[in-house]
Amino acid sequence: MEKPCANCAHRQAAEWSVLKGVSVADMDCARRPRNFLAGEAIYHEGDAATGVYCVSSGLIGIRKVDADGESVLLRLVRPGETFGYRSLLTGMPHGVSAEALKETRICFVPASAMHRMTAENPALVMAFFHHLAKDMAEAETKVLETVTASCRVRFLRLLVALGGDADRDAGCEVHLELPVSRQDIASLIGVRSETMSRIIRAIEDEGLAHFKGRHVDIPDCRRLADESLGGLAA
Amino acid sequence: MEKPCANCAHRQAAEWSVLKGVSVADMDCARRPRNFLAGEAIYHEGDAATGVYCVSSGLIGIRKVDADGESVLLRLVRPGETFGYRSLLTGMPHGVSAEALKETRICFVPASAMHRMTAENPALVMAFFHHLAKDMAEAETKVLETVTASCRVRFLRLLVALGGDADRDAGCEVHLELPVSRQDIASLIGVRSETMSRIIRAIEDEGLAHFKGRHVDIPDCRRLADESLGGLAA
DNA sequence: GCGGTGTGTTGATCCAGATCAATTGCTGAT
DNA sequence: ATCAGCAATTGATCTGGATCAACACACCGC
Repeated sequence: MEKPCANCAHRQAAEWSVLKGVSVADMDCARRPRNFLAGEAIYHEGDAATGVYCVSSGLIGIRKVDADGESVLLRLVRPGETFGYRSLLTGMPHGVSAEALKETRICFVPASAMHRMTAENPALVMAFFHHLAKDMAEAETKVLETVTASCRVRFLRLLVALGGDADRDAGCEVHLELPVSRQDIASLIGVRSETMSRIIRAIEDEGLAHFKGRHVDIPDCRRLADESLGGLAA
Repeated sequence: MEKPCANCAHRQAAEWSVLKGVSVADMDCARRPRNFLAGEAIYHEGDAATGVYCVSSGLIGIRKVDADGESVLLRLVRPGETFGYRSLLTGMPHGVSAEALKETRICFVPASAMHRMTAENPALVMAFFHHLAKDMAEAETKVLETVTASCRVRFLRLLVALGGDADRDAGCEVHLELPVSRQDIASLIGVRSETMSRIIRAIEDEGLAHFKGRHVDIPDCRRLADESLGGLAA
């Protein structure tokens, strides 16, 4: 038996928090839990949307492939976050593909339920607008960075982002796990995996961070944050 | 005296087409026409949103600047299109800046009117969602391209996009105007202006296109479209 | 044990595009 | 006409990352 939405750990996360009382129960009986193994595709670029997906646990990668087959990992979707809503609400085919990066549990909310809920609850559409606006802001930042910043700086910024919750002001020690393989990290910042290795080695040599497998030790997160600004002194 | 919205050449464009009858009249008296000279800023990154902007004539550039002052032109906004709605609807400060790239006439719709209209017309929010979804898809494509495609290919694709209305199937002759300076074109595809010059020269030498000032002659648009796919034969 | 297959590292080389530095227009003001 | 000031071109050089090619190190099934 599934835990009901009302008790979901992610109940208050982002868009679904606007649902009240009876709507929550509605969603509860509409949703379909699904499991995916690492590497399994949730949907592909070009597919029609059949519903939206809310991640319970695990990790999702959003990918896009080029005309010549080059694939890039655009962003990650973590537990509590919803994805696939864009194509569902616009009626357009998916412009990106979604894939489980590790064993993942997802609640699937079918199109019919989504349309019912958005029709009777305009705030839900606005909530998804907020989500999309945030993604768009990140995409714009990413375009800017890939054009202006070196891959070293892009990686350092990724590290800072991954260790986001830690207090960064103190010159403290931070400890984090890379969520995905080094190949995928490389794809995320738009470089080849060989280059990724070299960047990691360089950062290791500088003593900015220490890497063992997916484990990262940052002795002085303040110093790392400073370096991630791109080496402009001032 | 201003021509009323009902007679606006862009009346049916995108989001405003969902407004009916009295709402159109409402918008009509709320909106404030404004003129900007080439180079003038409409708003800056970090500013709070005070309304949305609908371009009547001219051209708007959306820019974002890096920590170290590097500025990139992210996209263009043409007559009939609306911009600035994202920050207004989310209540967040502008994440990008908007600037007139040539003499431009804009209808400004103040926040109060926007909030009134969106509150009584949920379809308007959905219309803006559609717009944002389209922008997001373009941003994703842009990230993918800047990572995978050469600057030559990116420029050719830009040319194809600019000559979008022309029928591309026939090996026909197409004729178009670059909407902005070469520096801005360079910024749009993420290269330095010197590189832009060299790309243009190379394309000229190959006979793919002929450039004079902002005027571009494309003798065989089919060939150009083929080349823009990135030199993969098959 | 032993040979897979996949993921990461390292080395050598190459090249697209940046950078630095002049030079050539072009436009607009005096 | 002359000059200032900006946009664009051109050349020479440098370099960050890609590319090509081995190789190390798992982890897994046999």
